Amino acid sequence: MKQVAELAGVHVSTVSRAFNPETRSMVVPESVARVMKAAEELGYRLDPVAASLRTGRSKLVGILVPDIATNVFTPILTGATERLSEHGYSVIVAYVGSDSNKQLDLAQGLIARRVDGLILATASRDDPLVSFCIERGVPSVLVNRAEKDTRLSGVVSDELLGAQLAVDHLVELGHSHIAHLGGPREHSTGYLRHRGFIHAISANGLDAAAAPCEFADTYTREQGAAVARRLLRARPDITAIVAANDLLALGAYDAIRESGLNCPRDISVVGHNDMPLVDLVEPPLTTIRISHREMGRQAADLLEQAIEAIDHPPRNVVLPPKLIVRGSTVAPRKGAARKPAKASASRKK
Amino acid sequence: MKQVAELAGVHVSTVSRAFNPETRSMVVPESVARVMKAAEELGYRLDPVAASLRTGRSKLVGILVPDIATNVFTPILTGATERLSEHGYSVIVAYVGSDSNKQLDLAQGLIARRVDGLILATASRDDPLVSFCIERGVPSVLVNRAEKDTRLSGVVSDELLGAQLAVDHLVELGHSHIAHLGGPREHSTGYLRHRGFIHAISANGLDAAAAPCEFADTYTREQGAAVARRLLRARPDITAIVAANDLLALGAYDAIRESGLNCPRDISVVGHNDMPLVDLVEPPLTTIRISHREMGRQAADLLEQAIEAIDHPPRNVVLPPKLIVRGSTVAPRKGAARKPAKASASRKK
DNA sequence: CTGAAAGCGCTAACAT
DNA sequence: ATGTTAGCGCTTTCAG
Repeated sequence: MKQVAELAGVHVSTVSRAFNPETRSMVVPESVARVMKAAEELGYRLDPVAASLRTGRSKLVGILVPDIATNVFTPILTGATERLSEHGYSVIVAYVGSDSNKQLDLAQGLIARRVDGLILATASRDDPLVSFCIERGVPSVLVNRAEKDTRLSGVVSDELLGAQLAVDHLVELGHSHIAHLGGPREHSTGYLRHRGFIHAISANGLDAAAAPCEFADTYTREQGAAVARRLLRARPDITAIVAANDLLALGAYDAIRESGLNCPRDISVVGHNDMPLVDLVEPPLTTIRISHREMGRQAADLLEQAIEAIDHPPRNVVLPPKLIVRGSTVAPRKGAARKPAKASASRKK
Repeated sequence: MKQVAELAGVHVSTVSRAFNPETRSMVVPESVARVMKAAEELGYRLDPVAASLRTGRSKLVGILVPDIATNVFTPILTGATERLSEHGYSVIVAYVGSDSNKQLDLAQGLIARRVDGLILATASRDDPLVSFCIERGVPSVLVNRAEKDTRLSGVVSDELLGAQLAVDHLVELGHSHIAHLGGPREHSTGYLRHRGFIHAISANGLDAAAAPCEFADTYTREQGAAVARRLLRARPDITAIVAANDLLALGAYDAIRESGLNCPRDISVVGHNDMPLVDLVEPPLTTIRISHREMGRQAADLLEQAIEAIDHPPRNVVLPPKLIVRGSTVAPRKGAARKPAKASASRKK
């Protein structure tokens, strides 16, 4: 920088001002031009580390992503990175487990690196890391999962609507014995999709209390299969399953096949997320599409707002999901239930 | 740090030495303990930015990943990040397009951030970015794709072997009219899988010159379908397709279905990568499994070596792929070819 | 083994 | 509109 100043015949501070868009106006255009030319000749670039040390800012954003279930988080990451890098930010990704202490540690590490903000894709419905970020005053936003209370801005899908779309579709096809293969309820996705399911069942005049619901601890195909097995065994009357997630739905496929049944003939299945390739599985999965990439982009926008304007009230962006009908859902077979059940989710009189 | 020094009753430089594992031995253990205790009390952590400014090192690694949302880069990223973070490195991910100038820019940005090294998942067979990294002396390694010449260390799959596994499997099933649905040849993956295909065809006593090969410009399902369509139309005699990639193979599924044919009955298909869910498509895809996660891990190891020991000669780690047989490959129908062809890849006399 | 001092490259008062 | 100056928080010679 000193060299540039010399070559341009100005003082270093002028160079600094010329380089910073915010302060460039203080310098007469002609000097700016000379500085730029000198910099060009010397192949000079601003040193972000030194600048960061001085200013406390860094043009760096940290993203905390759960180290599992990559299918959903990749497009979120891509979307966020894409948008952020348009505005000169670089992204540090930290894959974290569910250990809360480790999460805090990682976050502290990022903060020590002077990140300008944090995007959390890891939030549980009441998350200590969120408390931490708020205490420390680090601009942060949530993505994909929200807390119970809106303490930070975030962008999520309308989970209630998503679940409702699924149930409505099934009811329209003629199903009345619908089960829910739920996700982990400590995350808003699992929690709300379940609530949406229950609500939609009632709204359709079915008996919500009798609608079978079982929950997986993690969004994996294996868990999906295990839970679906339980569901199928306990309730031979069901003709359709609303899964909280595509991977769970695919697990249900496994369980259905094992029991010698056929999807969709005996059991219809609806997933959630529309992750890549579920249109190619057999049968192609009917599911709820969420635009995760868009989610990432909007989270990036929200974060930039949070960085620029401290003390904006937290804002929750809710993206509308979309039902994608494919081959895994059809009308129930004549005679409706596979077998009568003692306690079936039958239509209220 | 000054505060810690004061509390511990020592000089700041002693604190610095106590905190750095490399220099800790210069300090008498008792002092170290006092420093640590003081730091603990004050909740002090080393400031990586300031340290970085001083030392030029950063415990930061940059990874350049193609911005295409292919499933192979995610596990590479996860594997690399996992290993790197075990050793105290953080990872900056940059998603880059194929524009070479933009890549250079991004790399320069990372270097300006004082990254200790770079992992490139973007390399073409003769890559200007590699030249750049070498010139600048930035420790760098390649992953997934290699250059024509080994200028940098890297880890890749044994592509020749992978292709051979695919062809051998098909030949064993009785196929003799096998086509190659190739990938972009500017990348080692596309280039070598094609070479491996040709070589394996010959090795099995078939006529390589007559084996139909068509190439996709990008690894997408759409390109796969388009190229497979050409292949099918031009060569009605083929009974099997070796695709350079799973996505291309899935595209071939589309093309086969369109032409009123059936996979595997009329045409067997082999993919490459074994990406998630290809076991669930219909028919389940026979493919070549590459452990991308392991690849990422090993690339991380290689990079750490490159960072520590300048001037180690470049080393190429080649991981063995594995054939995964599923439902997309069966013996050709009696009568072998669908139709006779003028120039078929028939068994040499 | 520890202290003193210089400075990494930049920015932001403050002064002109 | 530009120059002066004083650090940001650390590491690393150099002395002792």
